[in-house]
Amino acid sequence: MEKFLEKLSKEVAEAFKKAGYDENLGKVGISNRPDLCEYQCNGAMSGAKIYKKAPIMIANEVGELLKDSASFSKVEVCPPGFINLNVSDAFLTDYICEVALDKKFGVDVADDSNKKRYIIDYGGPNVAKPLHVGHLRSAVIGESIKRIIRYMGHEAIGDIHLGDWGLQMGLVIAAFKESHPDLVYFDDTFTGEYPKEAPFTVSDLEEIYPKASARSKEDEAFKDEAMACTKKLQDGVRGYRALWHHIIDVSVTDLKRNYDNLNVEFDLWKGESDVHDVIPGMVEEMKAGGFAHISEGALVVDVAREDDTKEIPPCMILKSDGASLYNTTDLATIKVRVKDYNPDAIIYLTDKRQELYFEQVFRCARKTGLVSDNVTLTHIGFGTVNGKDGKPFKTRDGGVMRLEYLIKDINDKMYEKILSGREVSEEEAKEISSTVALSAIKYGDLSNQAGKDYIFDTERFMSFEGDTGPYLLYTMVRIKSILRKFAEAGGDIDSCKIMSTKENESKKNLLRKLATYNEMMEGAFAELAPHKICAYLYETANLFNSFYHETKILSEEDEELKKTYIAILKLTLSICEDCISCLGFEAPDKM
RNA sequence: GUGUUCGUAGCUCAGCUGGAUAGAGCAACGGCCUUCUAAGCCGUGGGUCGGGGGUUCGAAUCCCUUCGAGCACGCCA
Repeated sequence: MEKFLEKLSKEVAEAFKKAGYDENLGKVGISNRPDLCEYQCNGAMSGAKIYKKAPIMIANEVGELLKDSASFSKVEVCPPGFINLNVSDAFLTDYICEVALDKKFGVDVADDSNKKRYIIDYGGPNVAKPLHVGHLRSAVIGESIKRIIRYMGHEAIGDIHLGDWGLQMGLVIAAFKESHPDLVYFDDTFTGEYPKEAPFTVSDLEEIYPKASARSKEDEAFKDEAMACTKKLQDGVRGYRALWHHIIDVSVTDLKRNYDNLNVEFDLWKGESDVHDVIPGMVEEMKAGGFAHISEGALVVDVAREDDTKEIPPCMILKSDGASLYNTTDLATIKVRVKDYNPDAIIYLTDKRQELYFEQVFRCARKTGLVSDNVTLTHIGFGTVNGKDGKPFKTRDGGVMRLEYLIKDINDKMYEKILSGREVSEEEAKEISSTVALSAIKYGDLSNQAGKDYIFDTERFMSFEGDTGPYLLYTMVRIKSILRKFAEAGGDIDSCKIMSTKENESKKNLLRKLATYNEMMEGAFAELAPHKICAYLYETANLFNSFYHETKILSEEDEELKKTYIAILKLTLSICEDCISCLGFEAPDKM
């Protein structure tokens, strides 16, 4: 659907053309002086140079041609050459009606001819390690981007990309072997079936790993043992594999529970281990293709280019001891993904500190032919979650904040708040608070630009005032409440249509905002920027609340006008619902 | 050292493909509930957009320089 601003621009461009000027000067934007006008065109000023003419004269000529247009209710020329415009209510209403009838409110979605397949690599937890705040951003932003892509009609495959291989596994196994040396898993002569039940719980694992990790840094013998265990695991020794499967199972069950709580869902639960068998062949190909060579003992692929402004170190494929590393699994994963899914794009969500790393990997993948140039590789690096002191988020005693505890804490506080603020049953309060708490967490994260660090301020995020998730939900709940009452009184919401009415400033401002939904959403998709949706939602909620306070809706006596209001409410709510759905949370029916 | 990101109100942040008086929220203060959820709305105060220079009719936005902070720079992930 043609965008609202495009429609306006088209008319103004026509006028520029008629007056003998370049039509490209007719670009209309939203006014930055809302006290003067709704929209503005600055083309006359840029045109002044080209045509060596005073901008005010050009503006006047164009303005004169626009005066009779039915689209504008006001055309004003201001020195030095601004063309200030207000749209007519009829024009706006026409557009909004079209938007309201459209399934996605004017957003152009992909169809079979231009549909693309995206793989989104996010989450990235390690098994045997609890999730912490650092995992929050990858999950929340990745989930949102996946949903935005789907909303736009494309296919999106979310892959969690587990860290389930390598030394971290060896550490857990070694530690477990030491405390339980008699278990069958460590008996090389055992040939029977291993128990189905894991010999440990998640809590055990969560305790074992950090201890083992810390110990390996001081205890050489233990580290050697861990490396030996890693090797045995990778070589496929039965008992070690069986134990490893237990670790995965127990961890994945726990991870699923945690991600469920965040409303985050993965299509694929692949991990580093899944590409283990692909690595040798891939390395051979890289050697045979003449891409990989030995440098300082390690196998590397040069990825520097002549036009680089900075030095790009080569991409390492194998360490000097011949072992694979992070790069190797990521490259092999690309190879497998291309083969299995033939994606048009792969998007990675990780900490922004890995920017250079991904630049190397992407270049290497292209150079060695793992992906064709048709496949887009994107890395979205996000900033750090900081505490109120501006330093990385920690618990009070300086430890890593577990995600689970953080969420529980916010849930509990929200529960208290809901229970004390409204008359609800404990049961209801529980359900509402978890919905609202999730909006607080996700909106708090997503409303910041992904690439920037942000301060995780629980109090602020949970507040019902200001630019927060709860405020948005509250606004939506108000709308739902009115619509419910209208329906209960026998009104038919779906038959209500938006009609042109007498001037109503707050109504018009709201409609003008709704008219730009499609443009905003397409922009958020193009830039993979959920924070744009957040900003839009907040502005829309503000405009709605202003409208709400000025306008009696249910008690409106003019039936036609009332129906128009109801239709506006419905459209506002629907658009907000699509927005928060793309962000990854929902609104309750009451709160 | 090289590269990179950033520096906007007391605090948290928008704005950055150049446009008119730099915007929100929080905090502070003052109004608005016999009427659809006041968890709301309306209003007031608060700024040399880190400093300096340049390009331009016009710069928070582009360029240069300087100060300050974060991050990354081959055998971790």
